[in-house]
Amino acid sequence: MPNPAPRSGRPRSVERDVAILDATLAMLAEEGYPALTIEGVARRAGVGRPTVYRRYPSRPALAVAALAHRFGLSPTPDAGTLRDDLLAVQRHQVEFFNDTAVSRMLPGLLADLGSDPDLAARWWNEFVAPRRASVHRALERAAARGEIAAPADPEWICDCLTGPLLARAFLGGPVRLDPALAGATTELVLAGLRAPAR
Amino acid sequence: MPNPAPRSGRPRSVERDVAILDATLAMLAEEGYPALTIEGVARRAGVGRPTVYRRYPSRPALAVAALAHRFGLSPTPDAGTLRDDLLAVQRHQVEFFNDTAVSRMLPGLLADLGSDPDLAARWWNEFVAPRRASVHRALERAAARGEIAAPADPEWICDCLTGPLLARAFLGGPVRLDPALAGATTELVLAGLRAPAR
Amino acid sequence: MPNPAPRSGRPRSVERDVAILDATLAMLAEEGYPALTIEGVARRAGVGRPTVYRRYPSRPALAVAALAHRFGLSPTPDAGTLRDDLLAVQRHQVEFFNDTAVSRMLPGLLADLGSDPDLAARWWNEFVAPRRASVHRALERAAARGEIAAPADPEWICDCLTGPLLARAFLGGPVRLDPALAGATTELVLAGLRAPAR
Amino acid sequence: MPNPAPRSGRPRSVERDVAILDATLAMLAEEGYPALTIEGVARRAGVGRPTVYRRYPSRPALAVAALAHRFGLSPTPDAGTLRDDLLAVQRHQVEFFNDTAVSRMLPGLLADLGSDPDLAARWWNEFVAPRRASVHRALERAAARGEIAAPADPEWICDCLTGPLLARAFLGGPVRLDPALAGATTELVLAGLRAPAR
DNA sequence: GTATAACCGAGACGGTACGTCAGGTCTTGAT
DNA sequence: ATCAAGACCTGACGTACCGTCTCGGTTATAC
Repeated sequence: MPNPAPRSGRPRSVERDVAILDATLAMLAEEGYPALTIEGVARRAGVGRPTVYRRYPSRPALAVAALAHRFGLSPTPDAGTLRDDLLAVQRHQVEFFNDTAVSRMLPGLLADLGSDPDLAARWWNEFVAPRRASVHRALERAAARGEIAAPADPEWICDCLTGPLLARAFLGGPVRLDPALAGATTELVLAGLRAPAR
Repeated sequence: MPNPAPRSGRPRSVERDVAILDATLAMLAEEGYPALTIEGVARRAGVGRPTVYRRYPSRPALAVAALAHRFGLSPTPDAGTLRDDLLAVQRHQVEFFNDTAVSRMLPGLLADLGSDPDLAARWWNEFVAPRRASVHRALERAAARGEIAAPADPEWICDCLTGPLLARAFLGGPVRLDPALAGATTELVLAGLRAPAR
Repeated sequence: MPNPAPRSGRPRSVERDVAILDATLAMLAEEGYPALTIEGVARRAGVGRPTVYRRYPSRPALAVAALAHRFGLSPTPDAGTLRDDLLAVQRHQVEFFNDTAVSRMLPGLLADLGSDPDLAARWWNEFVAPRRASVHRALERAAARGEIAAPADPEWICDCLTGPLLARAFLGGPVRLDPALAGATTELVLAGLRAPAR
Repeated sequence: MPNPAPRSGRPRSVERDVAILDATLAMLAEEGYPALTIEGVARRAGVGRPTVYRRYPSRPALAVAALAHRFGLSPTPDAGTLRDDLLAVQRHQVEFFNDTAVSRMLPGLLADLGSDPDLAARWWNEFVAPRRASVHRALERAAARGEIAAPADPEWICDCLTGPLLARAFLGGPVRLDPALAGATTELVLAGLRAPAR
């Protein structure tokens, strides 16, 4: 990442880089993940097929890269209260799931990750985990302020924040998520955090 | 369903019916949804390809049928309290998501449903909705008993029950769900139901 | 060969059979062997690529079949004298080498046979040997008539009949063979047969 | 050839020159002409692909150069009689056709020459013709000595000397030529020269 | 001495063809 | 009317080379 490691030979064309990722996102939005083919992406990007394979070894790898290309990591500042911190995260998530390319790609991508553990690990470490980390930090700040007790399993909190959106977005047909769901999931988790574990 | 409408000519072989569905489930469990092909199912079931197509017009249709073949509707009796009603439902759900064939099929199936609205509707109406209906009934009974106020959006409750399991099961790699998640989700929803909507 | 062995399943289409071989010969005549591709043949025959591969496993196999399709075995009657027998054979050979498809295919085909011994054996046994056999028979008849002594190595005679035509046709650029070469080669071999072996 | 036309800039590396030709001959002997690729030659010679293309514009051009590199022109002294002159030539030819690289390259090379008239002309003028010229000279010497009448078409004699070897070497599978064929072809041609043209 | 020009390796580029696989449809003969 | 078998066209797969190009760097000759 820091040093581009100046390899020998002709360097890869940046124009092709973006053309490929843009074509991928466009095809995903228009046709959906199952109809996403390397062939089609190459054709649409005006690029030879090997030029795509040189960059990404498989369809899911290409999809993950396109996703990262579209949704860079945004910093999540301290909003002062846990509620506002979580609200910011959830608004972002609603927007994410409402993106056409995302909603048409996610299930298929997850399906393909099932047969490629390496890529699945990269997907989690480079895409999911960094986003969840900001929730972890918000929870730690809230515990430090005394708003809540430090949760035993922060990952579980993340599942509760993301899960209901996931269910709403994918279990039925194509549904746009109501922005109010950001608040609803936030309140759900806050209630869960305050309730005695029984 | 009720009347099989006795057509003329040679009737379809019931042995083939079950051979096809069994082969489908076996392949799903072993290879996953992306590797599920009509060709492969026919080969494994010892059946010609048209024999499969005569029954199911597409891969997702076949998968839905195999799922229904495996997970028939089980009645959900009144356990007396909302907590116990929901616990029963959630134990069932955890078991469902822990089934190998299910966990390897669901994301891919949902992806394919994205480009087949008719089948998506059938999937929801014939598979998802009946299961959610038992949650609806439990909520109505609890409201009648005065345990809770009648919830404005019962579907949202269902999303909160299923969502966290979904997130845990599919966002990362292949994970078996801890049976304790049945209780955790139940408590989460109960806490949410009792909290003021703010 | 004798019994078509009535296999099960849909039988191969005879129209495709001839379309493929005709397309092959046309491409050979127009573009030459190095430019002969399975892809191109399929396109030109209006046929899918697997339809070609189902019949012929490789380019040289296809070329051999096209050759056999074009040049069926013609019977060679007894002309009464060795000279006339050989003349008939050589006229046929000149015509063969003057066929555009043949002259553009032969060197490339022979090159490919170099890396496929099985096909090379079939080419010799099913195409070359039957044609040479008629020369063998003519020599035997001539020996029986007392025209010549029975030659020690009839294959060598065949090489001397074919070789000069081969050299003329292929060592230089594209050359049409003068019909007079049929007589010239015949006289050469007759002279050789009568000369003392020294 | 005479003046290398001293260009400016860095001169071509002679080591690469020979590495390329040696790699070409080695690959020809081991894999045959159809498997000869510029890529493979470059790899084997430890050289970049453009370094090959800078020298030879195509595969057949490279093959011709490799052939010339291997078989330089050898002077053919006057042996005193036509028979001995031709015997020397034919021994050389048998050796030539028995060279592994040659026998695996010739048909494929001839096939490629069919679609490159310029190279075909150079092949004939720079490789074939000089070798045939020594036969022409031998015939002229024999005519001057009164051994034979001056032949009307010396090229035809050459075809009769080379053709039978060609047929033996290439029409069937991979065959080593018997050294006795040098004598056999010589006697054949001598018999032909003495026979009345009828 | 230094500029210039051609060389060199590595490797990306758009292509084309490879040989394979599965899709979904059809045709056959038999049950 | 169903069945197994298998041919059919289609289209995508992932790979190998093609012949060209762009790099950064080297090496001789020519100024």
